[in-house]
Amino acid sequence: MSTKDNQTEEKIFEAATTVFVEKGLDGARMQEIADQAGINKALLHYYYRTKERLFNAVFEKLALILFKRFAPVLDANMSLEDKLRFFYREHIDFLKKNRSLPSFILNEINRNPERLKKLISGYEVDKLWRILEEQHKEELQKFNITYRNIPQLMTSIAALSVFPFAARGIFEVIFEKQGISFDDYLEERKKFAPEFVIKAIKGSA
Amino acid sequence: MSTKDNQTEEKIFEAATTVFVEKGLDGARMQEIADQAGINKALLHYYYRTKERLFNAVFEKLALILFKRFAPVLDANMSLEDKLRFFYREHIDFLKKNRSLPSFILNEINRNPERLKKLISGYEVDKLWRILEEQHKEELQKFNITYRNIPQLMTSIAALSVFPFAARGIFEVIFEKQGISFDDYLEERKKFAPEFVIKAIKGSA
DNA sequence: GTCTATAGAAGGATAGAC
DNA sequence: GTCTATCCTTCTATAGAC
Repeated sequence: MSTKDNQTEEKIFEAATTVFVEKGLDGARMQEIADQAGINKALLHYYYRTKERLFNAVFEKLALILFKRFAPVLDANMSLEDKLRFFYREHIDFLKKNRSLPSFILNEINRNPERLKKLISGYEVDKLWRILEEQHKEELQKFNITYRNIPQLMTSIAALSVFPFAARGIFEVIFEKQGISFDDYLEERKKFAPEFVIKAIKGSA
Repeated sequence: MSTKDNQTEEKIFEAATTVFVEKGLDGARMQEIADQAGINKALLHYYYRTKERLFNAVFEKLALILFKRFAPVLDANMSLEDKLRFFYREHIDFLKKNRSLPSFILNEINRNPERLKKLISGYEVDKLWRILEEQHKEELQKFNITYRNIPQLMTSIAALSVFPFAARGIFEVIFEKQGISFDDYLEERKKFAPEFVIKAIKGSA
């Protein structure tokens, strides 16, 4: 492939990312992607053949970026509490820069769960479970977190950072009516969320 | 209006609800709605003129149902703790029967926040804030919940019940891989979520 | 590799008969 | 009120020149 190929293909991919994230698969138009990329509609098909293929490329890239953001913090050499503080700081920072990403990914998966199945077919999904369990066995035991309700804990942790973005449209409108800035809310959330979880866990002791 | 009018209009509305919730505004087809209602495409336009109007009718009805489910519990004459237990039990039960509702509402609002603005223009959104604040002043003070971080608390409470449904596609797939039943998870959540919040709040004391 | 032009299908909306 | 038939626009996709 020549350099020029890559440049065009990348321009298309970036434009497609923008439009798909904003409008969704069904709402996106190939014409709009072409305009955004500054090229012709026919070129989209030259590089990606169909809308579906172009979408899949974008979706898979973004979904992996989003999911992989959950993992690394779990491997770090920290106490459970510090991991939580670190996680929310990093994760909310990342999502602040990609505000529409959660809503896009969640929605497209809900609409077609097969996409996710294909994506994670090679992965060991329970890796996060087991890392949490193995690295923090004593802490979790102390707090009466059993293996059985690790799913409850994990989904709660995720909920506290992802939900504000998934429900961004609602929160922004309601906050605005109250004179609250969504960005200030997010900044505070980096501190509030980990302390909330830590207190909830410690309260189990 | 004759009885027959209402019957047809209602059949259309119900079919539209099913299809719009499942496919979204952009993904829904008037033909599919007509088929689902067992009538002709032209009749849709006879009753609702355009796809947009039909969608608006469905969206507004469902959004109000969803939002109003948050309010009544706040008025009840209970301690904050019992309200939380009551809320999660009722709310998760309701969402279990309407699993795709959160994803649908959140997504359509994110895609077009004007819908929400129109919907709540007559409402005092901060009513929930103030009820919480006034009815539980002492409890909240005791737990160091200031007026400033009531938004943090409210959004966290909502996140714990709504997020599992907003991310249902992901959770169902991952749980299945782990041999966990999503329905069992939801049943447990009715207990886990309120205790989680209560412990988090009490830990602030 | 990139463009213009256009095919071909689908979908929203309407006209008009009953 | 309900149906059939059809219009018209929009959209994906391709053909073919450069």
